[in-house]
Amino acid sequence: MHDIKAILEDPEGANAALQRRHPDLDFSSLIELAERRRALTTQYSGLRHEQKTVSEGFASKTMSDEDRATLRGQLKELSTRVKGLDGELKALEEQLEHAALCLPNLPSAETPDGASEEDNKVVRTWGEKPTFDFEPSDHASLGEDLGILDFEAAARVSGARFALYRGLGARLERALASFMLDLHTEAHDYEELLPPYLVSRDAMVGTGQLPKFEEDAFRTEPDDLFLISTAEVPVTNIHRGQILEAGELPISYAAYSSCFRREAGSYGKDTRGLTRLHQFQKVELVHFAKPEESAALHERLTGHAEAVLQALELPYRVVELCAGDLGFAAQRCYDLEVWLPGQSIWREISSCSNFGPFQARRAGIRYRPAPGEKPRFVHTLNGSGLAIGRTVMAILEVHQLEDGGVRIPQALQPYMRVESIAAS
RNA sequence: GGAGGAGUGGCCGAGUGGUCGAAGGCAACGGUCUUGAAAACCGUCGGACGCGAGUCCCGGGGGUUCGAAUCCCUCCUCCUCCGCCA
Repeated sequence: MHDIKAILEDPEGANAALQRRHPDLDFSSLIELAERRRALTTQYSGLRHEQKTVSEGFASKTMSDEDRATLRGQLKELSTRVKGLDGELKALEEQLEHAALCLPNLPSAETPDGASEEDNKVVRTWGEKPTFDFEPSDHASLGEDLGILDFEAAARVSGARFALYRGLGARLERALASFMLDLHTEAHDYEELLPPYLVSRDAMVGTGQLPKFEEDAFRTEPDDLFLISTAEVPVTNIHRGQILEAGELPISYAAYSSCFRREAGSYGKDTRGLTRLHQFQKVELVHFAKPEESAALHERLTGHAEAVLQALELPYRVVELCAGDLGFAAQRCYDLEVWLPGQSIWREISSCSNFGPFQARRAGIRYRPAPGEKPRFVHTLNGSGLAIGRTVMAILEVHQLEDGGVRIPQALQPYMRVESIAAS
């Protein structure tokens, strides 16, 4: 959510920033609502004051029954007016809040201009694209041939866009989760969490999935709970409504979870293999930071995700998203794209975002800079460290062998307890 | 799911219709004293909105009333007992 006060102070600047993301958006209706609210609030507060003052007289003074009746009549009328105004004010506030919750975050000054994916900037590349003496296969064929991925069975059970892992495939997912969590908790100093996968509507609003993107989420009936699309949702909401101590920041959590996405509107897109599923597993990294440290932390966070790819010997590039391609809540974002030789494409495997105070304002997460000082909103950041299904894809495609087997990278061998997945 | 009890400021806890944003204690912060510290004493000490007078917030929402932390309804959370269950 936005700082309405700041927008009222500099509407042109705010509009310009918003339009870097999308030329059709602006704050004009928000500003109008905010100004009407200000006027109404002033009126309401004056009227309430009058009501309180007169009411005090009614309570304490001794007076004749006649005077009392008159005063009561007066108060009754005041009360009616207060209630009327209160109703108006509440309706207006609801409108204002809804409008505010539906506007995306402003891109940070560092975020490059651009309208779409085409305009993203490649920041750096790591590793060499592998070369093969044979025609490399894609992960779906490799996985099915090795008997470790079974999409047919998954479709029988759940329909399209689900995967069933078998044998060493199932172990590979588990090994990757353990490897990533160990790396982040031991080398990068994260606290490991295992969050709930079902969350309240309020939690979804807090991180920005709602109210605008309800059709993207799986929702349970009749309890109105939502299946998480990422562990970011439960983990960020851990501190909702709290005022944290400056000394405890930054707080860093690493959480493994399944992630559930309806993928509405992506019919016919990425239908093969593990690329785009209704359920996948991910290790997510989440930070709560002071505003002045968030930019540097964003770089470190990205490095933590990169460390996983490097340890797994997977070539990748870091792409900075342009303003037009940013996610709803992000002000700045690096995507990590892994090279998939079986498909000859770069594929997003991690997205590392700085949300600034956007989510914190929605979820009411603040910190006190020093004892006695006013609370300020924290900055929240998160990044995938990594998406596990897509990591499986990359391992299969990058480390495939001529005979159809797959080499397990050194760092993962203690977890897999085999050096390769052999072709049968 | 059924029956009962409870939700007040960072924490504990008073307050059961009017002057209560809320006693008291603890913690915290500033100061006096001290070589320093402790103790003692003095002061400050929730958040939001408004230029300000002032207004709003006592788990959330709604209602009764001239007036609600206090009464009613509803939802949520926690505790106890029963049921069910990994």
